[in-house]
Amino acid sequence: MRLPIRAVTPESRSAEIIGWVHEVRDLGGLAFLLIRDRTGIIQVTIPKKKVPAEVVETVRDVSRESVVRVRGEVKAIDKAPGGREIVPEELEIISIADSPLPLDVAEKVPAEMDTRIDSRFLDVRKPRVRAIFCIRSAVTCAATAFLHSRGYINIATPKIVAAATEGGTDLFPIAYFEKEAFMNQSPQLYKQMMMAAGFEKVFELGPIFRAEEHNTVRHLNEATSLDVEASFADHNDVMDLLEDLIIHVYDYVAKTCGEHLEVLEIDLEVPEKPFPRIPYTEAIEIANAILEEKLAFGDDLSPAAERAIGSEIGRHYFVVDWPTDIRPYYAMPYPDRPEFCKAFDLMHPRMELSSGAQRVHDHDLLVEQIRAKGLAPEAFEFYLKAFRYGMPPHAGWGLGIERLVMTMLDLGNIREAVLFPRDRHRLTP
RNA sequence: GCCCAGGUAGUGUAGUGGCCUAUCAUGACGGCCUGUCACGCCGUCGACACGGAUUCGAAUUCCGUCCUGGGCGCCA
Repeated sequence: MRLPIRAVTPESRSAEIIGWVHEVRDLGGLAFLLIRDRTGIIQVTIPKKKVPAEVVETVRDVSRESVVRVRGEVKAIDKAPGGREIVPEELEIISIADSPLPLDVAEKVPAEMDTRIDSRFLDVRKPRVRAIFCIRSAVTCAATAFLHSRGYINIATPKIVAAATEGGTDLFPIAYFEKEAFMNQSPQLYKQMMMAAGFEKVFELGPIFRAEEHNTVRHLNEATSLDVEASFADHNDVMDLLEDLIIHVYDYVAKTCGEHLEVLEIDLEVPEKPFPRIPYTEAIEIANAILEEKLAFGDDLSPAAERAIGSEIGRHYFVVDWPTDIRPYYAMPYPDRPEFCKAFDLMHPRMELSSGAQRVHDHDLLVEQIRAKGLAPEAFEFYLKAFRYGMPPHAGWGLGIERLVMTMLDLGNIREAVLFPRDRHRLTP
């Protein structure tokens, strides 16, 4: 019976384990193998005169990162890592690894991001890298459980869509039989239509595709978005929800991912409520007080401005009350001052994490705003139709999962937070 | 799309016209080694992205191509 390596303790008498050969140290009459599985690393000690001859033969043949099965006696030894080691009676190579390896899993020599992604399956064998993805799993798990607990239902919307009708970002065109189609940039229109369906509270965790030719450590062409939409809610309600969700996720990771955080040497601080809500006009002033290059009203926050404000605030915060002109047509203008709208961005001091708004639920106003953006309402008919038969007021947001993980774990590159990143140049693996 | 930087053994690097049949580390292979834990020691192997130009001489300068990293723009 195979035991997880962690389950082998100094009290164990014997054990059988299967794992990867992390390192081989052959001292002559004595050899050490470090065997790794996803639960940890154990030392296998081979006194060559005391173990079967076949075992000694196999130690000669085995290469680093091969998969091996070891069965033997467990000895409690203080000088062994974890206070125990296995002296093998059987050693079997289950799958030999070619040599040399494309990168060093034992991390004696670093590898560049590009080299790592080329051999991502090997890269992920590093405990540090695995820890990131275990935490990412905890993040999405905690976020969806949280939304379920608040009465949200999980929906799935199409990733292949008919036309580039939302304007703005570039979409990836694809061939859809005899029709032109695109990869969806966001579930925005569909989750709003589900408000007309009467679901009231929905969320979706799924991929979004953006054909922007940027080349930065914080952009991906395929990303994962957590999207939420709620009826009978305004922008403040969904900001409260987002704030609670972020705190819940941090708290869950802090409580359940201790060992992974330890591997990453991160002392995770759970953010506290409430996150400051800074009006756009104030945010501009804060940035202008610090930056050489001044921002004007109506400018989007540049990366430099985001960092400047971030260093000033020093924690998660919202930028609220944006100029209507620089937000999408579906953002609800304030009735008493329509040049501003009920839109917001959730910011981490390093970058934007989420953006959202109370939406326009009035059909005619929506048509007017679509026109004001220079777009054709006819192209939105499938969407506008949902606003003609009883559309409740609603609000929502979209949150970038990779950015959430990246900022939580202080990763230098967003590619660290995706198994197989899609960026300007990379399509494989 | 614009701008900057870069491409040297499997991996990570040194090397700014001759001292380079190219440094160091890691690795692989062979040898010695019974308590390693980045094991140690000895030996061996393995690389200048591609094409052209300048030059007596190019990893090094120039041009082009391909590829990569990053910043900005853009990111409804």
